[in-house]
Amino acid sequence: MDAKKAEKISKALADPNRLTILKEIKKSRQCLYCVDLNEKINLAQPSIAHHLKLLLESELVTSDKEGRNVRYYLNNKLMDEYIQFIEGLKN
Amino acid sequence: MDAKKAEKISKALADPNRLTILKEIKKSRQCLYCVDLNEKINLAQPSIAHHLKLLLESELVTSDKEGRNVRYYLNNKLMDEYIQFIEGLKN
DNA sequence: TCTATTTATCGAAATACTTAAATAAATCTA
DNA sequence: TAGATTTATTTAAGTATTTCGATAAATAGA
Repeated sequence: MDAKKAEKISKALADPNRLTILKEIKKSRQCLYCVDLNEKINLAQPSIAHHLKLLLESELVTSDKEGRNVRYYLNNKLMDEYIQFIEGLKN
Repeated sequence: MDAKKAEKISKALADPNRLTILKEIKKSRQCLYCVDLNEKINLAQPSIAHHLKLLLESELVTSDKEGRNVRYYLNNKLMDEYIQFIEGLKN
């Protein structure tokens, strides 16, 4: 992973609501509908949609559509690559 | 590590110049003087001082003073803790 | 088709971050 | 001590991010 990508991922991780969203996706066992987040997170729906968009753009999260719902998944592989990047920063 | 701390570290990592500073500290074999960064990074001195301050506040970097110079070190232990946090986000 | 539900987008306000000029503070050296 | 060097702080401008109301788009179900 190059620095530009790591920067984007770091930016995606640099917000308390997005960290909460990631935790909720994990709690939901691999997937989650967007509408469920409205109950869990104290933000208006467009704000949640915005955060999900950033997470998708960072590729930390993937999604697929099921009718009018969207399911979200964690991208474990990318997280591992990010971890390798951080490892590479260490002495 | 709690989410608040991980958020702060992510924020510190979410900037190209700060990633470059971390890489330069690593390259310098465990320490680096601030003045060396002025040659490496295309930013004014107050901007570099600002970025170093954020890195210090995140605790990703530590420092000690040697006369009028400041030496910078990577905090490998904290990076490991951050890595553990990211691991914890995965399924 | 009509209505309700779910998600996305637009626009605007508030807040936060990045940058650098000016300058201050600390300390080294002549 | 005086001047030079290194780092920190203040202030302000420019840019980016976060948030939400309004509204649009997509689709499920009656």
